[in-house]
Amino acid sequence: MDGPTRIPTLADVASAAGVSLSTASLAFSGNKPVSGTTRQRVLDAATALGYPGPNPIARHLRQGRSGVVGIALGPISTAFRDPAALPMLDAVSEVLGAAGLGLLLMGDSDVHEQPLLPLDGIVYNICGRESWPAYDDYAARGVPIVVVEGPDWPGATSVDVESRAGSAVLARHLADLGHERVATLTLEPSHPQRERLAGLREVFPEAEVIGACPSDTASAQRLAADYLAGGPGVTAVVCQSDVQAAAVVAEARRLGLDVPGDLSVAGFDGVPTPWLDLELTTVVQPLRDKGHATATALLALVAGEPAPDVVLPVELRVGASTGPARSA
Amino acid sequence: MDGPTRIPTLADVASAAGVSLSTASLAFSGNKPVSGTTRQRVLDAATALGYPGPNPIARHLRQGRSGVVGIALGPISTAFRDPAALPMLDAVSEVLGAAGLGLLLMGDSDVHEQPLLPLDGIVYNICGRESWPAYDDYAARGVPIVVVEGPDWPGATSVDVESRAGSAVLARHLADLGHERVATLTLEPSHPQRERLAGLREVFPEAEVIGACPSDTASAQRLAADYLAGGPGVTAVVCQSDVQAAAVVAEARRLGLDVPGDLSVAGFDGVPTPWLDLELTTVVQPLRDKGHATATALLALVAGEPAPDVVLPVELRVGASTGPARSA
DNA sequence: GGGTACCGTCGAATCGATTCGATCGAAACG
DNA sequence: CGTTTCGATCGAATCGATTCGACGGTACCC
Repeated sequence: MDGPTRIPTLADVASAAGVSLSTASLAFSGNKPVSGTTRQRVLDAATALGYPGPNPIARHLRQGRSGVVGIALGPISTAFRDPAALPMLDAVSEVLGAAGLGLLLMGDSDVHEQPLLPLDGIVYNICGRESWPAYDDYAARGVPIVVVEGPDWPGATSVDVESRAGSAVLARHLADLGHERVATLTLEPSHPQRERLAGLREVFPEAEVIGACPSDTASAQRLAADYLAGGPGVTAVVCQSDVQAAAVVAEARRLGLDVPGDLSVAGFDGVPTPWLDLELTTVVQPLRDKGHATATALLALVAGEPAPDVVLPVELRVGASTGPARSA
Repeated sequence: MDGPTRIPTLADVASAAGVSLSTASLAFSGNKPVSGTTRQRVLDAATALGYPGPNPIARHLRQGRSGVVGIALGPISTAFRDPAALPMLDAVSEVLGAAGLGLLLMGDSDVHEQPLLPLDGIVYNICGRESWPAYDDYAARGVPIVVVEGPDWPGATSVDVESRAGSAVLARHLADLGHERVATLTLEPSHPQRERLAGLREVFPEAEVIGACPSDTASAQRLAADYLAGGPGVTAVVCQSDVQAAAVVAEARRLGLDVPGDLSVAGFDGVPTPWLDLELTTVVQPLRDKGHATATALLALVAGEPAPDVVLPVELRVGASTGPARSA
């Protein structure tokens, strides 16, 4: 009878309750005192009409805030394969949630253009400005930005881990074990990736790059198979994620190599690899701290306060996957 | 000098360009013809002022559409550990992207209340209405909803796979191999979970439930270790994801059991498990088709057209992880 | 009893765009 | 030359709320 059942607005509720629009608004927001009986009349009218609550879009237009922050994670298909992403996301979500802010995961739409979202702030994780076109749009609109392990960007707060230093410490560990020829399996090009490679090259300037692939078992295993099949010309392989390292260990064993007897393998991140019966030597980064620092910085920015850059320490964890270099 | 540098609005651009507000709007949207010289004057003025383009919030308020659809995935910390989620997400993102719609991943905030987002449509994946409070809010606001493998819900289009039938086919395969006592490792309670369990019980009414855990290696391995350590009272373990199945295989071997000689293990999903040197017997579900059907249904609903429910077939893939029951 | 606070309510302005309908001028037509 | 038509432009209404300032009434204090 009444067409496509228009959704009632606050104005409908107000007139049904016999109060003014402003009073009805106050009854919902509680921003100014409203008498108990009036509030009840408004709420009853709302229920009777099936009013779904204040329209968020309208509220945001007026208030200029949406209560939602986004986190850009790069391409959906790879962003979540890496177990290192999860503890950080958890921590971010915890801190923001406690502050009453919603968290939105933004997969990189890559090909298609994402419409601009009403966000109070954005975290760019790993994926830097170059791989995220909307960056400029949000920046121009004055949306506070935190860049995690990305290139410096004026106006944005950065959260970093000591990728380069950590990588160098790991390299030195290998050098101490007598390794001279090492190769590395890298992730796809990114800022922390370049830093880590630089750290490795501080100690092994000639380190060979086997190839780059996402942090998932299948890709790493394929690359490792090709490389190791010819008989490794190296005594150690440094990987840029633990998932890759685990894959390399598995592949080396399949080819009859003993780890670490014939080949030392190291990872990065410090995430559990329960399917491996060997503790990896790796560089442990404080994933939850990273998320915590990120969210805290963003909260400060959203509140209009300055947020200093953060650099988090990493720690070498020596496991059972690295050992003395096989003598020539 | 000019305070906190207010972001210019379309009105600023219009007056700078010497045209009316409406003309400036037309120059950006192209919804009605504007002379070339006028358009250029507007665009130049916009550039000069640093105008970041039409404010999306204001546009959405007027148009009633946001160009963004959300997909609810359940708790962040578990939703992405399952490799089965990714191909589906990919497919959804592809179809929606091609239609010019943005995709938003909504991690379940669980504890904290997520502010309502301006969405044109929502996909509830696995997580049903019960685990997603905002469901009712969006439904009340008339947002089109597609429920993937969730309980039926009036007004929402559902996309399902034949979980129950597939599970039953797998069970029959085991029965044919002579298995009589089987146990199952389930995922956390959910709609498809119950269906699959029902399918299994069609054939093995007494099947024992070892326990429920997320689809990640660590959790499954822990459960399997406890169960198998006492000497398995069963000849086959049916898992509800391939990741779990792979973990059970690994754990069984660690305990000296041969798979499938001593124990048959089956999975569900049909995703690659490259770190396992054994092809799993599993129920393959068409993950990409599922995503495709989901996105297509949502597009129809957003366009105001009806979208019929969809049920997708599954297929038993017999691998090398199941074999004849060890005779008593 | 008169003056001051304060509480509850209301009207109107506002956020930043889109869009309907009207207007104006120039081109096309009979 | 008068009329119609069409395209470009503009003014004003609109989307659905929040919020500022004003107003009237009651309670309280001296």
